[in-house]
Amino acid sequence: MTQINSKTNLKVSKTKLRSWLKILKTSNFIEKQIREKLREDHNTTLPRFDVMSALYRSKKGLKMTEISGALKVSNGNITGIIDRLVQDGHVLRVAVEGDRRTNLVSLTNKGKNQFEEYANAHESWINIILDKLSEQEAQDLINLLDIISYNRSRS
Amino acid sequence: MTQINSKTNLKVSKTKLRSWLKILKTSNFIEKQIREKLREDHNTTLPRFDVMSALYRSKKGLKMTEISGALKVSNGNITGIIDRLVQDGHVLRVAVEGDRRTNLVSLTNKGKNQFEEYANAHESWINIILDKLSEQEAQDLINLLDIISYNRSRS
DNA sequence: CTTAAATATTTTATACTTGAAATATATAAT
DNA sequence: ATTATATATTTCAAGTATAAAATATTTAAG
Repeated sequence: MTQINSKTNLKVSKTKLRSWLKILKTSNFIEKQIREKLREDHNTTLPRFDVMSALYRSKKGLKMTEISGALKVSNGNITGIIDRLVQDGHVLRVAVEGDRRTNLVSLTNKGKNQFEEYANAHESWINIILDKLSEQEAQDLINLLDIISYNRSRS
Repeated sequence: MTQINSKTNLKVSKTKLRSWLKILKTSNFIEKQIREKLREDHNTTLPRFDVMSALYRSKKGLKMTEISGALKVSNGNITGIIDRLVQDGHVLRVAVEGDRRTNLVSLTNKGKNQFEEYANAHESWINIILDKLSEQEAQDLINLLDIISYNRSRS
C-alpha cells in the first residue's frame, strides 16, 4: 500500500505511519504503568530511576554531561533531577581534582541499595506486562526495531 | 533465557526487558525528531498536534473529558493546551445547550487547514524515518505490538 | 423540592522538559 | 601572557504532565 504524496513527491506508506502510531501507543501504554508503579510503590519517578540506572552501571560516577548524554536529554534537565536525588541522599556530587567546572555524580550506598530494589521490581513489572509475548516474539520485536534505530544514535 | 526471580518467584525473561528498552528507545528516537520538526518547521508542539488530530477526526467537536480520554492524559492538562490553541485561533470553545458545565471544543477553519498541513508533513517525516523498514516488516511490527497492547486500552 | 451523589472542568502544587542565555573554568593560539 | 574558543554546568522562560482540591452544574433519591 504505497502512494505518492502530491506535495513531497515521495512514496508514502500508510503502513509505516500506522507502525509508528502503534510503537508510540505501546510505548506510552507500558511507560504509563511503570511511572505509576514507581510513584505508588516506590515514591519515585521514571527520570530519577533512569538517572540512577545510568549511575549504577558506572564505577566511578558520571559527569553531568555524561548523564544527559546517556539519557539523551538536555543538560539543564539533569541539574534539577540530581538536585532532588541529592536531597534524598541517593546521590553525591563530588568535586573533581584539577577541573573546577566538573562534578562527578555517584550513587551513595543508600542509592545503590534503593536502585537494586527498583530494578528488581521493574523487571518483574515488564515481565507481567509483556506476558503475552513469547521469547521468540520478543526477540523478533527487537530485531525489527533494530532496523529503525540501530546505530543511528551514535551518529 | 528464562530464570526465576528470587523475590517474586516469577519466571523472568531478560529478552522481554531488552524488548521493552528497545521499544522505548525507538519511540523516543522517533518522537524526538517529530517534536523537533514540529517546533522548527511549524512552530507547534506534539501535544498540540495530538489534540488537533483528535479534534480533526470528530465532526461536531469533543468535550474536554473526551479529549483527555482519547489522548490518555489527565484532565487538567488539556485545559492549558486548549487555552493556547484558542489563543492561536486554531480551536473554539462552544457552550453546550442544556449543560453549562460542558464546552464543546472544535477546530476552526484555520485550525483544520493548519492540521492538514501538519499531518502531511508528519506522514512524510515518518516515511523517511522508517525508510529502512519494508512494508512487510512494518506490518510484522504492528502485529507483534498488537500482542502487547491490543484491546487492553479499552478495559 | 431538597439534599446527596455524580459529572465536567479549572486551579493548584510539584515535577519534568526543552533550548537558550549566563556563568565559570580550561585550553589553545598568537 | 592575553585573547579566543571550547567545555561544564546552572539558570531561565515556556510548555507539558500529574494528582488532588476546588468550583460549578446536573441528576437521582428521598
